[in-house]
Amino acid sequence: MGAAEDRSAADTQGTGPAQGHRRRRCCESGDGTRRGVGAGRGAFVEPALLAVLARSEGYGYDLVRAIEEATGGEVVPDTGGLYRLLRRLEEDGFVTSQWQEGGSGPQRRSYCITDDGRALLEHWIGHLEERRHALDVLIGAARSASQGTRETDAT
Amino acid sequence: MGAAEDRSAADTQGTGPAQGHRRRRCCESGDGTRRGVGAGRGAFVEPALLAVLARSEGYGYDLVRAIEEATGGEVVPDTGGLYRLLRRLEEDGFVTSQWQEGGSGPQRRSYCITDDGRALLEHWIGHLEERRHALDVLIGAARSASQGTRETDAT
DNA sequence: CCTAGCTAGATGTATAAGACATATATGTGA
DNA sequence: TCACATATATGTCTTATACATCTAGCTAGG
Repeated sequence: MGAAEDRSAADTQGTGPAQGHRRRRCCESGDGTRRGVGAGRGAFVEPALLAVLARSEGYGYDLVRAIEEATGGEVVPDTGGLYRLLRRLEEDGFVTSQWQEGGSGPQRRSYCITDDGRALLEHWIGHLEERRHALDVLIGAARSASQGTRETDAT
Repeated sequence: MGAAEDRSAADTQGTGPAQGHRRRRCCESGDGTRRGVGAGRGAFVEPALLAVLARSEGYGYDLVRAIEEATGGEVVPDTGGLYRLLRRLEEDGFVTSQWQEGGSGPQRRSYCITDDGRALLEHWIGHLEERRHALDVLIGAARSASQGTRETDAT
């Protein structure tokens, strides 16, 4: 079968939009919520977690609040994801953990960053700065394209 | 079974790292390549594509190069992903397309942004700016945590 | 003529981060 | 007893992207 030939819609003319089911678009998903990485928050939680742990040790449930606070509400990790992340970081030697002694209520597992973890945080900072640069460039390109000329210049 | 009780490693003491297979960490995957959204490039291609199309229409294979150029090499889309994205954008009415007339070589499908597409680009710009702000806050938190105090302040 | 290689479009599959739902256990207060 | 908050944990889905591969049209070399 012809490659580039079996498209049901859009044959040789512009197609009708054929809307209907509302797919994710930019920051919103079909129902208005922001899901997964679609909102562009990819790889935010790990550095935020390391940053918080670099200041003081803590246990999972509380780290969520600490991260939210430290980032001014910009990073609000999912609890489930945070526990999985902590496990992974521990398996790889970036944090250590132990059950907290005594205290009332459910047991708490307290996490503490290692030297490797601090090194990883430094690595993350450099990476995040690169990302910000890429974002700046992209925003600049998008803004100039949006405000600027249409169709091959026309000032 | 007890929740919080069946962890094979890390029982009441800090665990041994137990390295071995090298998992993705920060910007790198096990083999050093940058895969998926792990590198933090989530939702970069769609706005870049819209920005390029806002300047002039074009066909898929060439849009890859246009995007790379417009973003100073910061966004280099995967061709497969780009074609899928173009299809989705067309289905939702943000771009239209038609086969280019004549010319030698394989047929080209030329894409053109719609008014809805331009509106979406504006939406994207606002969103990217929010993301940059979040990134700034996160970098600030990470930097101060990395350089600053360990364990509950100690100036 | 046949093959290799480039352009162009398209699909298959894997990976990774995160969102949402839910399960389990412990403690407190009505 | 029941509802509720804390605390850890797992299941499953969505999404964006990366990498591999396929088909097809054309061109240049042998």
